[in-house]
Amino acid sequence: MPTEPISTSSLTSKPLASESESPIEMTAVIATPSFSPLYQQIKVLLLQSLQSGEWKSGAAIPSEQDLALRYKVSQGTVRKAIDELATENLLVRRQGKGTFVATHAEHHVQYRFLKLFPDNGDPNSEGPAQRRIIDCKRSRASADIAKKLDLRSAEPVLQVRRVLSFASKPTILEDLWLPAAPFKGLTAERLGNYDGPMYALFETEFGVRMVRAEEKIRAVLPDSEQALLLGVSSTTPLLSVERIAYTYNDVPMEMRRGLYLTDTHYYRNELH
Amino acid sequence: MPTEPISTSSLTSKPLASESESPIEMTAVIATPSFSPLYQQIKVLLLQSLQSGEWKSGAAIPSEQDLALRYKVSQGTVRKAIDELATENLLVRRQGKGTFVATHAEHHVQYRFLKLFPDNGDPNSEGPAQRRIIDCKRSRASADIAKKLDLRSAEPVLQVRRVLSFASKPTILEDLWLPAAPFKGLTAERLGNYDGPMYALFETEFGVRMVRAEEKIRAVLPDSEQALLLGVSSTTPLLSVERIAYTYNDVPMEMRRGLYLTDTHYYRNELH
DNA sequence: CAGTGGTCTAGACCACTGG
DNA sequence: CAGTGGTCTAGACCACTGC
Repeated sequence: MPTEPISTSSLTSKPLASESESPIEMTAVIATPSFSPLYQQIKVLLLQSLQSGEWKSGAAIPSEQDLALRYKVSQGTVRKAIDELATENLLVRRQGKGTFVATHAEHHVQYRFLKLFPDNGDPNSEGPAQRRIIDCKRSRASADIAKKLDLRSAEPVLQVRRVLSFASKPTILEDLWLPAAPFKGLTAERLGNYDGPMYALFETEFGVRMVRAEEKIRAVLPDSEQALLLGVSSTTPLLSVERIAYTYNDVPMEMRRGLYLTDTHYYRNELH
Repeated sequence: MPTEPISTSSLTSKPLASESESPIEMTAVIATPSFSPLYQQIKVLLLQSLQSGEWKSGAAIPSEQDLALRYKVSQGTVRKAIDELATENLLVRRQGKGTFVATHAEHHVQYRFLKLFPDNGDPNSEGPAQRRIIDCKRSRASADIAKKLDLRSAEPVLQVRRVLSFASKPTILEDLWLPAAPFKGLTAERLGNYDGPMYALFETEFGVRMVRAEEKIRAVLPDSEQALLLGVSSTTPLLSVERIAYTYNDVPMEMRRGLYLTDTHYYRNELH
């Protein structure tokens, strides 16, 4: 019984024909996938349940046994699907307790996507960052922003500017662009009042889970306004960190440009 | 038969007592591991074979069946050990062919650890980098270098300076520090004559495999000598990329400081 | 104690590679 | 074709959590 279509005993999802749909691979060009292992199909189904909101951020998903019964496969197959979602940080396994939907809240190392650390090793010595919202306004997407957010030009977007300080010293100036539709109702007040990572607010208030991001990093000089906000001169080199953050299915949901002051902090990266 | 010591049927490695040795975890403080799964112990044995040179760079290691027989465990257990080494990029699986020792040579995307890409998407459009060795000399480790390379102060080190150009434009200035002992015999000539990634030369000529690295990134201004070598003014902001590269067992084997020109290139990073 | 994820096994079969 | 890694199953037992 090699890779038979799954009779999805729930919801309305069409059974994935075994020799058809894409197994999400990056081999590109010519070669047809032509074969999708069962656990990959299960992975797609789990992804759908995550995306549809069937399972909330931070909540437990059904046990491996339950899922195995639901999809009519062995526990080992469900396990392999969950394993991959766990290494992608979409799910979190906790032995003895269950498997949970990953979240940007509660994440004791808050700011999961922020790679800036103080020179004196300990990220906690400075305490939490002080956040100051400079601006939050509606505008229309420039050609550049539209392209990066998969929008049409001039579509409405929300634009946020804020400064993060560590030990009372302004260190990061961020400009954000968000598609207006999913974030309807976001204001400077709600941003200012919320105590926690911005991505956690996005999850709980707007149901948008940031799952993955890409950053392009350059060395730049600030313009006079940026220099003022960071309290540095216009000749101080800064790290420009341009991030595009994605939800499920690689849908871009945020474009963010950060200017990092790196005299007492550094951007950390690990290579394998 | 829960996690019984392995009667290592080869070499001289002592059998790892089941309730003793560290499973290489980062939980730190207080908590004793107290339990090491079989596949983790297999992983350690595989690591030893890699480190000892029993399996050469780029060569195939024994089949999963063979390893299962050698260690007297099931194929699935060997599989899980290899899986982890593969995700850490120490091994490369190739269906139908075997499992191979990862190498910096042949890696069609040469420069595995270089995250700098041209703005116009395609990394191949510029062709291979032009390399120019500026200097290669023996010296003694400063306190800073010694600390980063786990050496004693003033221990002999090799120091290399080179410039990488893309499309004939100088783009990267690198300073390297290597512990002298493992790299005895390295000269500017050998570096200049070698056609391929430097880490590939380290593998084939000195048996040193770089397995992992950490980078600290900052925005800086070049001093006059650096500016000259890159052909820019002293007010051009540059990316400072300080890398420490490690072999097996987290032994540091290289400290490298790169200055990247980021007007037509960017440093790319992926977040999960 | 029951329920969860984690480990280990044994065996069958599939997909891919190369001679 | 034989040999390799890849998938899938079924079952047993272990480690951890919380009641």
